[in-house]
Amino acid sequence: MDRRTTILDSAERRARAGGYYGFSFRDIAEDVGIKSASVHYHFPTKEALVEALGERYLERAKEALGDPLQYPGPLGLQRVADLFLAASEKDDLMCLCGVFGAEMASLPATIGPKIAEYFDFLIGWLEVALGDESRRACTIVAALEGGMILGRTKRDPSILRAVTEQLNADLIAGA
Amino acid sequence: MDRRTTILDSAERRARAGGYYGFSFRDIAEDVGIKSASVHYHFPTKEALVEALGERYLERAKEALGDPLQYPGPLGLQRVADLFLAASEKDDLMCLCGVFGAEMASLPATIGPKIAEYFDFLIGWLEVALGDESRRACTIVAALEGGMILGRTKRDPSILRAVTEQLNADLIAGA
DNA sequence: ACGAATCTATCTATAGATAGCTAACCAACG
DNA sequence: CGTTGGTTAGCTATCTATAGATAGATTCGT
Repeated sequence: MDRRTTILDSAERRARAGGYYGFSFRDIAEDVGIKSASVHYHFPTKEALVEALGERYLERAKEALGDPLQYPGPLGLQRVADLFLAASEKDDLMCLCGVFGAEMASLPATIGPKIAEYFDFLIGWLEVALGDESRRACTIVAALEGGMILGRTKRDPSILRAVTEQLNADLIAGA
Repeated sequence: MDRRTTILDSAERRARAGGYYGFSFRDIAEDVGIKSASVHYHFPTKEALVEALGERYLERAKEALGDPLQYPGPLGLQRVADLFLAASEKDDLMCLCGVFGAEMASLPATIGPKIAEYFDFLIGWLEVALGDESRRACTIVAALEGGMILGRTKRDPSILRAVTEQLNADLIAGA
């Protein structure tokens, strides 16, 4: 695996665990096994690094989700939820954009739009999968983001799954 | 108003806007009109300051919400939602515990339990108000936390209100 | 005079960032 | 073939800014 990717992997893991200030170039350098100056070679600034992080994050979500029309109704919800469940249950990681969204006021200004883009995509995807007739998509994404926060705070990874089931029962099946 | 309170006010505002690393002792000192060393006089460490922040935050929530038995069903939801709506719509602030929950891995270890305590209270309160029969309380709190993130990210304060209405329609009325 | 609150001045640690050198590789050229 | 030169990737060393924190002097109300 090439360096750039390894660096992004380390940064993503640390950012999703502890936020923008939860990692430093030196942390990443240590993870990767190089010096912090070499991280700057690949990403001149932290802002640039985090932008790349956001872009890759969105790209991967697009690839993972595929065509929303192929996953109507509950299948669509499950597919989005799975995106969150794996990271949350396995490594207790937040959604990258969830963390950054929470910290937004202290982040470089260029990050905000990248996060918004991610949420726009996610909500848009869900709206198509659910048939587009209401604001349910927004509520679902919100509940999943919040569910991750609750899960890690209460140290109970099952919360996110319970929330997903609740959404499925009352927002999808019940409507 | 006494200094201690003024300091906590400044810290709370900044923390809810930008997270734990989104403010410094010097920032607070500037807000309050004293020197950073004087902030240390009132709160020896940042950890102590943030702990006090969390305790006050929980205390205020308890006072604001009152007795859950007096606000059954939709009234209970509305009451909790109002707790979030004001700050979100007026100043684009996150829930204190939401931000800290997202950043948890990079925070002093003593903060985690304080946040958990807040969520436990909030969810417990809602369970009583809603009649306790299901996991809806957890989903509601999650959706509200996530709704705040979405609102600030997409720069649309109306999102949180829309999410609340959705919850009311599909989780309270529809059940 | 005493203590609470604030100050000045400063410390140490760490952050992000930069300059400039080096080693490895590969292609082109004489 | 061997040399030259560009590119890539990393290094050492260091800078500047800022963080949290502390010591000790000062101010001021009672």
